[in-house]
Amino acid sequence: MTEIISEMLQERLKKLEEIKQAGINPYGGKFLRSHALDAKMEVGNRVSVAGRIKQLRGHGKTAFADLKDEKGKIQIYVSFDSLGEEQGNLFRKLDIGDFLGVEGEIFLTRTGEMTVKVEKFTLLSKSLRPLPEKWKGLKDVETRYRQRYLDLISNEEVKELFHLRSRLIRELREWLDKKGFLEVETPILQSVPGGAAGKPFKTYQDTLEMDLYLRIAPELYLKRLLVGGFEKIYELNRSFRNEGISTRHNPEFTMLEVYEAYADYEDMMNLVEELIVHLAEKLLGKKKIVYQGKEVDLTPPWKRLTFRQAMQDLYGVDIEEEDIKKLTDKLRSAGIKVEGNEVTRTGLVRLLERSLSATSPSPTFIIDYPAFLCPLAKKKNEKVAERFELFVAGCELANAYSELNDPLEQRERLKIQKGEEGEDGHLPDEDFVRALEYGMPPAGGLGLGIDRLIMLFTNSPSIRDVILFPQLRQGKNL
RNA sequence: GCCCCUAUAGCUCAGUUGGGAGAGCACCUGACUCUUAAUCAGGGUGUCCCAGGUUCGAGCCCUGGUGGGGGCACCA
Repeated sequence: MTEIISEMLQERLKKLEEIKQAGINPYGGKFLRSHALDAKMEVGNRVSVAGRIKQLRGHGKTAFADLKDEKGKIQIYVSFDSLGEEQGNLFRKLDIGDFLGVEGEIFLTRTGEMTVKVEKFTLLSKSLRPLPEKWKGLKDVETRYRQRYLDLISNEEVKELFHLRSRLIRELREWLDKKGFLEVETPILQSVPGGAAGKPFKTYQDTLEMDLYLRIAPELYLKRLLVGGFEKIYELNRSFRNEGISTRHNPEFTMLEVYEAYADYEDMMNLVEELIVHLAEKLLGKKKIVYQGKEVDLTPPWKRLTFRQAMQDLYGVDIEEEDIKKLTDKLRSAGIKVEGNEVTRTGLVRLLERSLSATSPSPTFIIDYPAFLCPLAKKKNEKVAERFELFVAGCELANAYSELNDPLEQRERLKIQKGEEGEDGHLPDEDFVRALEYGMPPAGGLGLGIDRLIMLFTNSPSIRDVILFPQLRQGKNL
């Protein structure tokens, strides 16, 4: 394998050497373009354009090539007679993949194609490795993820997907800004990782001589800001979880967290519904979409179902009045497989994901979770917390609650949690609790999985398809 | 961590029952003054993922490993 690469490399290295011998720099600098390749050009225009050679068709004394930039492509035509010896010799050493700047006049070929008649060209970058095949492109999933640049070069729809990702994030900011939310940034390196379940990545700061963790969520810092007097804030955050990797989980992922003082989880339900509908209309131009063969209708209002009712409907289990052990027993006696000693929150989420994807792929809010599963949420009553999760097409997309602002209760519930949690740096965050002791206004808080939302909008089966450089195991040495 | 699938040329892929490693594109040599998946003539460029094993003989069968994909588990 390396043998043949080096043979193809050899060929091009030889050309590169010859170009240098001729006193030409194969890696040119700034090149002034008159037009991007999606621009309107007319016959007779003198243009100066640049791009990568995608195809090359020699015809003896002439040649055609297709030049491509980010926006589009154009054909160029070379007549060696009129190009002169030096430029002619250089042109014959060009390959598919090279970057070129050309100057010349636009004309129409016999078949009517808009073409630049090259009067002068500049080699802007010599390519040493062959590009993926022109017709079938690059399919190998591993290469597509590992060498995303090749994927972007050969698969136009991938580039479009990431354009959409970028537009979505811009729209989302604009929408929140218009609603009066302030964008803030909080620490990624935290000494006490909190605000979610999940195992953190651990690291170390030399000067301070202290252990630090990459955040698993920004939640506890954002709530400190509520204490500080900000009333409507959000953070578009990269968070990190040191756990299993799957079609829905990348170790680093993008999330939106929103907090609004004097609001509650009902307001968050309305907010996330309005936001997602807005994004769908703006970016997709429709409210009915198809995800992996399933019809998803985003038309509001979305279905709301209490957790108790959902478990009743889906499994015939009444979970009211239960603690976690009784709940586990009930699920088991209803014939539901529960691994381990007792069911976990995620176990329940997985159950809901599977059942809801079959029965109702359209958005469904599951509301009012058992309180023991929600240590940071305000209780509605003894058994139930004011929390919801949003499921769309069998995927947990958002999670929100009325924030618990009673410091004494918060300390107790984190302690209980810590007891259940055991090791792993999951101590209660004392400074966070202290902040609550100064007083935090009641608030609604929301977390929304941005990668997953983009999966939904782009009909992508895997989270790796919507992250430019997804995490993979270390491959072979190059 | 467990289970299933998968790995052949730069790319996309074929490879029969275990018997000479192939095709298209790309690439190389030559021809060609409007082609556009240019065409024509010639050329195969390979650690069949890795390491063992069975066999007279392994791309193919067996065992172990590695990468990738999917599922399960884990993810207050």
